[in-house]
Amino acid sequence: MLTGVINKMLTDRQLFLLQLLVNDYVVSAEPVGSRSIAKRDDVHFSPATIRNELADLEEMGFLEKTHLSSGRVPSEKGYRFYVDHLLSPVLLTEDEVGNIRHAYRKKFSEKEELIRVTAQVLSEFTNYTAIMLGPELMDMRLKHIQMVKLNQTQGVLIIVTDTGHVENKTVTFPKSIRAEDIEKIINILNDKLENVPIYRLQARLNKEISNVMRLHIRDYNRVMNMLQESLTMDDPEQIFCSGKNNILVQPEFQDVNKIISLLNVLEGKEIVHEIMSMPATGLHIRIGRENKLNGIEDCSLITTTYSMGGEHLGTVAVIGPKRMAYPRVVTLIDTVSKILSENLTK
Amino acid sequence: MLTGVINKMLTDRQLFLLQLLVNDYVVSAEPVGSRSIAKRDDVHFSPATIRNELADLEEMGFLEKTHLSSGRVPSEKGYRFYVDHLLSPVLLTEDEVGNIRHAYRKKFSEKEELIRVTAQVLSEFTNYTAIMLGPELMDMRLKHIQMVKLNQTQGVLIIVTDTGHVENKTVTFPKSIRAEDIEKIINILNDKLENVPIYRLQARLNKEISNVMRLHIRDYNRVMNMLQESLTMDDPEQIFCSGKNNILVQPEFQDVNKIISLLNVLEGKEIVHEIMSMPATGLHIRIGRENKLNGIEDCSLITTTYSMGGEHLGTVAVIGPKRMAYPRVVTLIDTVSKILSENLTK
DNA sequence: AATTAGCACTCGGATAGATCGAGTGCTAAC
DNA sequence: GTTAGCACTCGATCTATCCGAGTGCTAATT
Repeated sequence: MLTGVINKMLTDRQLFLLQLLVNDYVVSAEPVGSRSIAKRDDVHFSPATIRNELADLEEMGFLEKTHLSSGRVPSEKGYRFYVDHLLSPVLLTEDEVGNIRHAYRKKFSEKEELIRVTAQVLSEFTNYTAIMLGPELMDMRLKHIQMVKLNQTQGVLIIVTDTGHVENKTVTFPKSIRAEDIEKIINILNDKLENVPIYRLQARLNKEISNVMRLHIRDYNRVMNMLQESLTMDDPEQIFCSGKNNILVQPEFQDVNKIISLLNVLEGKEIVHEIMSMPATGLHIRIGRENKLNGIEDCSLITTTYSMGGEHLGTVAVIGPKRMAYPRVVTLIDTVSKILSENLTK
Repeated sequence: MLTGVINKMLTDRQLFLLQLLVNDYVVSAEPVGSRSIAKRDDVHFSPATIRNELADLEEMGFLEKTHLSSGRVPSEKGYRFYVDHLLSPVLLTEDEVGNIRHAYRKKFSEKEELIRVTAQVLSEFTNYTAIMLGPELMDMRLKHIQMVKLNQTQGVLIIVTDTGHVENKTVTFPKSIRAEDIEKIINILNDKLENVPIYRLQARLNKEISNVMRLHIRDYNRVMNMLQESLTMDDPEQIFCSGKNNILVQPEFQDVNKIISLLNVLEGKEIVHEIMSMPATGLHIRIGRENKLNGIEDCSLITTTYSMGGEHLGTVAVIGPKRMAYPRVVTLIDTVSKILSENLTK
C-alpha cells in the first residue's frame, strides 16, 4: 500500500479513493458517485465521508464534475498524479502472452513487415491506435547503391542503407549514355559514398564526386542532374499505423465531427512530429492538453522506443482516450517493444 | 433532348422528371417533392401532374418513398437507369483542369509516388474515396535480382520486376556460406530466372535451379531453404487509398456504427477483391447492392484502368455514396486515369 | 383526355412539460 | 471524525402537441 509521504497534501485515504475513482472511471466512462464507491467491499466508510473527501480532492484540482450535481471525473492533473504515483503495473495473463508470442511465430523476411505486425498486435491488444515510427533517414548511412536497367531509357536506382532499408527511384537517363557508363557511375557512387549519411548524399555528390565524374563520364551535366534528383529523400521516415478505428468505439467519440477531426489528425504528419517530440528514451505519457498538437486534447499518448542490436531504431506509440487503461497499456507497450527489439536483433 | 425510344415504358416527360429528380437529390440529399420540382423555371406543369408522373415512376420501380407521405428518392433501379441513359457528361472548368495538371507538376522519381498522388487528386476533386490498385504481381516478370550484404549473417535480397516494381527481403544466411558463394548464387538466379513470372519463381527454383545449385554451392540445403522463403510473395498488389474520411461527411453516414463498419470495409482486403471483380476494361459503375461486398450496400463504386505504354497496369476506383455526383465523378476518373497513363508512359 | 385545384390524410421533427433518478452539499446527530 | 437525513440540482427520458412538407384522390377545368 502506498503511504502518504508521496505528497504531503494527500492522506492515504485520499490516495486510495483517487485510485479507485480513476480505475472505475476508466472502465465505466461515467462520472463516479460516492455511493457506487461506498458499495465496494474494500471500502469501509459511508457515502457522506466519501463525498467530503472527493470534495477536497476536487478543491485540490484532481477531480472535476461535469455538472453541479454529477459524480466526479478525474481532471488532467488527476490523471497525471495517477500515472506518476498510483500506477500499479498489471500482469498479462499467460494466455495473452501466448497470443502475443503467437503473432510473431512466422518468419519475417522484411523488417517492415515485422514492424507492421507489431503495430497490429499493439492496437489489437490495447484496443487503441498504435503508431510505429521507423528509423529516421537522418540516422541511416548508405550501404550500397545499384542500378537495374528496365529498358533503353529507364532504370530503377536502388539504395540500401546500413539498417537494411531499401529505397528505390525510377530514373530516366539521357539517351546518349552507354551501358558501360552506367556501370561506371554506379561504381563511383559505391566507392565514394559508402557509409555516408543519407541526408548528406546530395552534398557529397556535388562536392567530391563531381570531379571524378567529369573525368570519366560523357554528358556529365545531364547525369549529374539525374543523380541529383534521385538522391533527394523526401519521406522523413516510415510510419505504420494500426487500429485507427479502435478509438472510435470509445464513448467520448460518439460525435461525428470529433471522429472526422481525430481521423484527420491521425492521418496527418503532425502526429509524427508530436511523437518525435517525446523524450527519446524510456516510456513516456502525455495526457490530454499536455500534447501540443491540436485535435488530440482528449487523448493520451504513450511512447517508448525499440532498437536493433542495442542501437536505437524507432518509436512505438499508442494513442487512446485520456480515459485510458494506463496500467494495461504501459505493460503492453513495454512488452511488445521488447519483443520487437529482440526480433530485430536476432 | 432525349427521345422516348430509349425505353418504351417511359415518356419523354418521365425521363425528364427522373433526371431532374436524381440531379436534385444528389445535391440536396433530401427526398424530392412535387412542389419543389414544379418551382423550377424549366418545368411547366403543376405539382399535381408531377405527382401523377412520379407515382407512375414509383410503380415502375425507379423511385421510392422513405415513408408514406414523403418526397421521392431514386431507387437502385432508378440510379441504374440514370447512369445508363440519362448521364450527361460534365465538363470540368478550366480552373479545375489547371489545378489537376498542377498536382502533377513535379517530377516523380518513384512510380509509387505518381500513383499515390493520383489517388490524392481523385479523392480531393471528387470529395469521395479513391483507391488505386497497382499492377498485380501475377502479371510481373523478374527483371533482376540482387543481394546486398549488411553484415556477416544478414543481407537484403532485392527483386526488381519488369514494371520497375521493387521488392526487398531481409535474409539471414547460413554462417558457413562464403562471399563468393553468394555472388555465385545471385548469378545463377539472374541467369536462370530472368523474365520468369513472379508467381512462378518458387516453382522454377525447385525444378531447374536446384540441380545447378547442388553442383556449385556448398551447404546446398540451407541455401535453398533461405531462397525458398525469400521468394514467397504475399502481397498480391500495392494499394493506395486516399480520402477515406471524405465519405464520412456525407449525410447518409451520420451514424457512428455505419462509419466504423464502412471504415473497416475500406481498410480490409475484401474491397480489393470487389474492385478486381470489375470488368478489366473501360469505365464501370456498380450501384449499391450491385456490389457483392457486404458493408458497401449504400455506396457506389466507379472503376476504370490505367496503363503504361499501352500495357494494362492497374485499376482506379472511386467509392462514394449511392447518391453520388455521377457525371462529375465519371469525368474526373476518366481524366485522371488518362493523365496517369500518360505520365507513366513517358 | 390531359391537367390542375382542392382537400383530407400521413408522418417525421421540433418544442415544451412532467417525471425520475443519481448525484451533490450541508447540517445536525452520533 | 463519521454518518444519517434532507433539500436541491440537473441530465435523461418520456409524453403530448403542433407544424409543415409531402402524398393520393376526386372533381372541376381546359
